[in-house]
Amino acid sequence: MKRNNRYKDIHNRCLDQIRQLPTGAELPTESKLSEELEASRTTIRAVLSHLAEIELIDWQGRKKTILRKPLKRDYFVSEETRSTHQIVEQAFMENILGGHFDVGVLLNESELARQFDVSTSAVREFLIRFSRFGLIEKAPNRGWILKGFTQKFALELSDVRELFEQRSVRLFVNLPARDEAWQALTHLQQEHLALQARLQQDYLQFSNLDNRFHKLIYSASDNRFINDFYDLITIIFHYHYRWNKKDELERNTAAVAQHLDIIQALIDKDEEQALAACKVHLAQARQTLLSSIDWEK
Amino acid sequence: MKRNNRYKDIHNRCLDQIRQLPTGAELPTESKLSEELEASRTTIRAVLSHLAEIELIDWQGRKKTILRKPLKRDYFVSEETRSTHQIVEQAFMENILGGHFDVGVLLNESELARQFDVSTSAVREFLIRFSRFGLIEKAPNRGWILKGFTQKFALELSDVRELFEQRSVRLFVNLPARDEAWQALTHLQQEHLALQARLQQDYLQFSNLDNRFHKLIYSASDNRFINDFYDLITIIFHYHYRWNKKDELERNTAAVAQHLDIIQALIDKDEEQALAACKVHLAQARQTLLSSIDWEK
DNA sequence: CAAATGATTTTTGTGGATAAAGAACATTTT
DNA sequence: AAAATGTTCTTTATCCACAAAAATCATTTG
Repeated sequence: MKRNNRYKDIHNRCLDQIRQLPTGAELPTESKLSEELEASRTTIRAVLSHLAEIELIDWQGRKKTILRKPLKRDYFVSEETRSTHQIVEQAFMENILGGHFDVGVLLNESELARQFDVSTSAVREFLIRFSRFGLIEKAPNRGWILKGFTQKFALELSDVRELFEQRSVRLFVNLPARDEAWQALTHLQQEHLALQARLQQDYLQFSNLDNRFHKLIYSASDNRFINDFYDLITIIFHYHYRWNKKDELERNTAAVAQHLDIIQALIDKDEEQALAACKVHLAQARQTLLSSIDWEK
Repeated sequence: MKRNNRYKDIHNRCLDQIRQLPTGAELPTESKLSEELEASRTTIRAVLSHLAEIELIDWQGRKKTILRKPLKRDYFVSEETRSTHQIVEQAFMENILGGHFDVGVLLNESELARQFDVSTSAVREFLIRFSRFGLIEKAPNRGWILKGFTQKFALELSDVRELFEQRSVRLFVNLPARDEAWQALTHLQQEHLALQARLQQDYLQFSNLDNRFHKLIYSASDNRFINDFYDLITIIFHYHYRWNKKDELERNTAAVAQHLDIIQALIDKDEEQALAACKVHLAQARQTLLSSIDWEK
């Protein structure tokens, strides 16, 4: 049956909102809450119902009065707020990128379902979704062939990435001056400079910045296929680098500098220079990815 | 429950094999049949069982003697050999590309399941698979938003196609002389010339040739993402042109000539010329796709 | 005794059931 | 009467059941 992870997630987010308000204050209308928390009124009402039950609020018709501050134990643990889909994704990615499966092996749904303790449908749907990343392939009536996170995969990924990113950079330079991307870019430049100053301590924050930077560049292409491809890169890097923390500080230091080069060239509207800087950065990224694979196997 | 479409398909294919043999001849071993027809021995045995039952063969242990020629009525109708997945795909594509849905509408699984007379799981799995084509997008807990086969979609598709195809052409020129792609290319050149001569009559055969031509070009990239993208193009064109037969002869005449230009340039190893010819061809393809959309709405 | 057949076990493809979540309709309140 | 709440109906997410198909194990045969 369906899990009530959504309810639990909204519940937690509702508690966050309540914490912002003083005791005795009133909560907005159901429709307002529904809009703010991005859930249906049905779910909101379920949450309010529960909040009244644990006597965190008093709920009489349209009067919802906060009785006390939310406590740590009023929250659901984050594990329970995730959908099965997310659970399977994480379990699978950790296995595949962690190298727990042999390349070329035939994965079967029932085995994975047992391993992850979910139904076969959940695994099946995940695998269908995941197959677009090119790491597995369906063998009808037999299962899924694991093509593996190999050197070839990394090369193919990098090739397309370079193609897309170069194109995006070229389009970015020619964006009209009033495009809001320029504002976003100067803002990112500030953030890069700020991070550069305190990189020794906060180098782990780079991955978030990195993601936003590339997403902005890609957005210049305004192309769903190109943007979707960046989602793939994001997920690969997200999970992959959980097992490859080697040289992270050095890598990030170099990357920040490279990003800044690209940003400066873009602001100068120097297409030649921007492409060159982009090339340098991507060559580095490719190298990092490749070496991390060799390091793994 | 699971349909036995596979059994029926293998059954038909088995009859095709038997037709090649004289009455009284013996069929190969189960394992041989299994290998030849690409099915498990279980399915082969089910087929043999049935063939014995309708007294088309005599089956005693490892002796399988053909008793008579297969008749038309021994075959299962092709409709029954298709999986639900294929049924849903066709039904859905005809609806979406035929413009039976409004752009921006929220598609719901249960409605589609009723409409196509299959289970919600079948629809759901299809939609997940299909979402990678960028025509629909999931709204969690709500359904699927139809982004539609719009002009923007056609432009985004064409842009990426040009990026990939240009790259493939560039790589093709530099393929080593001993690469078997060269042989395939000269063979395709012959086929193009042959078709050109009889295009007035056989212009419908072009689509198959077109597909093989581009697939060969793409193969030079040897990149799963690029090849996957061509699969998307193929499916879009396959279904889309079932509703746009306008000017097909003229279009195909032009395309054959353009293909021949590209092929010649490739054989001459003239990268410049090949890219130029490719550009012309793609510009034409883009135009055709765009005009067909305007024509539709 | 290796290869083929026979029998059994496991897995996939598909439909269906059900709680959670959303949407739509009905009623109340300001 | 517009907006909010209360109620009911529909759809989604998830699990499970079961026949078809594959995989595996056991037995026979040349």
